[in-house]
Amino acid sequence: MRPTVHDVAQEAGVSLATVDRVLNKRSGVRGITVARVEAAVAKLGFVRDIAAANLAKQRLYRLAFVIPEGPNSFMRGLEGELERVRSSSALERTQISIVKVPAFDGAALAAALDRLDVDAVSGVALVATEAAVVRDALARLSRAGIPIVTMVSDMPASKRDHYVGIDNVAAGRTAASLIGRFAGRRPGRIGLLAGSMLVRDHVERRMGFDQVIRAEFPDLECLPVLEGRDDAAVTRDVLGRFLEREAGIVGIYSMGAGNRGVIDVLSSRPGYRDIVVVAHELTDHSRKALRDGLFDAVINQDAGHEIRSAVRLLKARIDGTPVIDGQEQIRIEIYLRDNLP
Amino acid sequence: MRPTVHDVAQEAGVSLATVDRVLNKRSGVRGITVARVEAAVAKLGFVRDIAAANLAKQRLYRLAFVIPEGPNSFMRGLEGELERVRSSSALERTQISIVKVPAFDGAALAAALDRLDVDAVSGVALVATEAAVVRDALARLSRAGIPIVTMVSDMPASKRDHYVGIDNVAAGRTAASLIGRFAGRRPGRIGLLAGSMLVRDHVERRMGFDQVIRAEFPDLECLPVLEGRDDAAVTRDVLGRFLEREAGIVGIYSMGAGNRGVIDVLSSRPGYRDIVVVAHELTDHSRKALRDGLFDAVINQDAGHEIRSAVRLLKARIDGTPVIDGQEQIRIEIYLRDNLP
DNA sequence: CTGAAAGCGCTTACAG
DNA sequence: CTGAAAGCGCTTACAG
Repeated sequence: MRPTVHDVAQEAGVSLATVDRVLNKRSGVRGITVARVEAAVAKLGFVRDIAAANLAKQRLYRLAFVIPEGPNSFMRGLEGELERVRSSSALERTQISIVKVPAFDGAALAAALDRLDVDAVSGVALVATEAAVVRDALARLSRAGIPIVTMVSDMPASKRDHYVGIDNVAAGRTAASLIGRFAGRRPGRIGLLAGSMLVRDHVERRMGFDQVIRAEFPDLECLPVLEGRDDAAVTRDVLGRFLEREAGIVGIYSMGAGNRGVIDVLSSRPGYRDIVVVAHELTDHSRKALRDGLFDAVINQDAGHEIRSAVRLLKARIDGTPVIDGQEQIRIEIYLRDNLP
Repeated sequence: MRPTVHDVAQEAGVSLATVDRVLNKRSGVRGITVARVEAAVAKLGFVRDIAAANLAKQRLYRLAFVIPEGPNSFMRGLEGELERVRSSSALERTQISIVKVPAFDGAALAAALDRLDVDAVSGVALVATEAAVVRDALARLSRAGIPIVTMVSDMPASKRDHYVGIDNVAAGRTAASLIGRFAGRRPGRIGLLAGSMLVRDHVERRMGFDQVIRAEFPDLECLPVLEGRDDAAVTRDVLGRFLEREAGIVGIYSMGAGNRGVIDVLSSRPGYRDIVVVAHELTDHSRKALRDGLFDAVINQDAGHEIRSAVRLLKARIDGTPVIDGQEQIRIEIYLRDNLP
C-alpha cells in the first residue's frame, strides 16, 4: 500500500493539517516542523495522490486557448480539435475557453492576452505572433504565475514555458529532400510559395529548404519566394502568373496555407501535373490533392496531438508533475497518398 | 456545478446506496426504483466522477502486457516504453505487469495467456501470434470479462476488443511508392526481405508493396521474398548472397526486423550505396543508417504511442468511458534523414 | 504556529 | 429490497 498523509502525519508526529501545509509549501510552519515532515515524506516515499487532492480542493483547471480566426483550414482544424477536447473536459475538471483573434496581428493578440483575468485563468495556450507587445503581455501572465504554452508558431524569446509544434527548419529540409528525390535527375527550377515572409514558421521552412537544395541538389534552383498571404484568391493569382511566366519549373514547395489556391492552379493545365508538389498540413483539400496525384507529399503536424499536448503540459505545470517527453514531441509527419490516416 | 450522487438521490427520493446500485447496475433493486433513479440521472444530466469513484473503491487497474522476448530491437523498444509508463503508473492507480514469451511461438503465447489469473488481472495487451490455441486463450479471458488489446500484430478473428498498430498493407504500399519514386526512372529489380512469410504483418506489407509496384511502376520487378528470420546473421547471409547473385537491383524493401544485417551488407560494397533502401522501425541502427545515407527512408510505428494507447483503451473499456479515436490511431510514420525526431 | 473536524463525490459493509 | 454511516486520500475553515 502506498503511504498516505495519515502515515506521514503519524511518522512526523504532527497533524494532517500540518502535513498539508508542508506538502503545499504554505507558510506559517516552524522550520523544525517542516524538516520533520519532509523527513517523514522522504522516509516513507510518500507521493501525493493528485486525484484525491483535486477532489478535496474541488479543483478546476481553467485553460484559455487563444487562436487565430479566419478561413485558414489548419487553424479551423485546430479549433475543431479544441472543441472536441473541450466537450469531454468537464469530466477531467477542466474548463477550456477559446479566444479568437485576427491572424498575424500582434496588437490584437496582445490585447486579447491583456484581457485575460489572471484570477480566472490557470493556464494559457496561444498561437504566437511575433511582436514586442505580445512578449509584454506574456510577461504579465508569467509574473502572475500562469503557465504559458505556444502552439504551432513559437516565440522563443518570450516567457512561455513550452512550445508545442514542429521544428520548421527541419520541416523545410524534409520538403527539399522529397522534392529533390521525387524530381529524379531532372534539372530545373523550384517555385516557393509562402503565406508571408514575416511569419517565423515560413521563414524557417524556407531556410531549411534552401539548405538542402543547395547542398544536395545542385541541378535544382530555388526561385524567389512568392507570397500568397495564406489566401486562396491571392495564391491563385500569384502562382498562376508565376507558372505562366517561368519555364522549367519541376517543383513547387507550398510552405504556408492556401492549399486551395495551389490546387486550383495545378488543375488548370494538364502540363502542370508533372510538377512535383509538396505542401503543408493535412486538410480536406490537401488530402484530395494527394489522392488525385496533384500533390506528391504533404507535411503535417497533428492538430489533435497539439491540443492534447498543450492541455497536458499546462496541467502538469499547474500541478508540478512530470511529463513524458516522447509523448509531447510533435512529429514532422510525411503523408503520401498511401499512408493517409 | 455538476450534479452529484446526492442530487440524484434527492431527486429520485432514494438513498445514496440505491443510487450507487443503479449506477453500477448491481442487482437487487426494484424495477420501479431503477426507473426513478434513471429518470433523475437523465433529468439532471448526471455523469459520475470517475476519479472520486476510483478513490472510494481504491481501484487498481491491473494490466498485463504479453510481449515477445529476444533481440528484436523494435520489441525491446516497446518494452522500454512499457517500463517507462510502468514507472509512473502507480500514480494513476495502475499496475502493469510484463510477461515475456518466445517470439513467433503460438503455443507459448497461449500458455502464457492461460496462466493469467482472471481474478488478478483487469486488462490484457499482447503482441499476437496467429494460432488457434491463442484464439482459444483469448476467448477464455474475454468470457471472464477481461478487455483485450492486440498490439503491433493483430488477430482480427479473435475476441480482442481493439487493435493498436498500423495498417500493414498501407505500410507496404507506402514503401513501394517511396522506392518507386526515389529510384527515379531507372528500370530494375527489387529485393524483398521479410522476417518470415508466416507472420501476418510481413505478408500484408508484401501484398501492399506488390500492388503499388505492379500498378504504377511497370519498369520495376519484385523478386521472390527472402526470409531473414528477423536475425542479423541470417539476414546478412541471405541478403549478401542475393546481391552477389542478382544483377540490376535498384531497390530493397526490408519489411521485418534484422536491420543490422541489412546495414552490414549494404556497407560492405561501395556499389551497394546506390540501391534505394526502405526499412521498418526506427531504432538506433536504422537512425544511423538514415543519417549515413545507407537507408533512404524508414517506416515507423511509434512504440511509446502504442503502449500509452493500449493502456488508455484498456482503462476505457474497464470504466466504460469513451475514447478519442484520433488519439488512438497509430500513424504510418515516414522518416527521412531530415525529419528524424 | 498547530490541530480536530468536516467535507470533496463516490462506494461499501452492515443492518433492517 | 433499501438506507445510515463510515471511509477512500486529500484540503479547508475554524479554533486555540
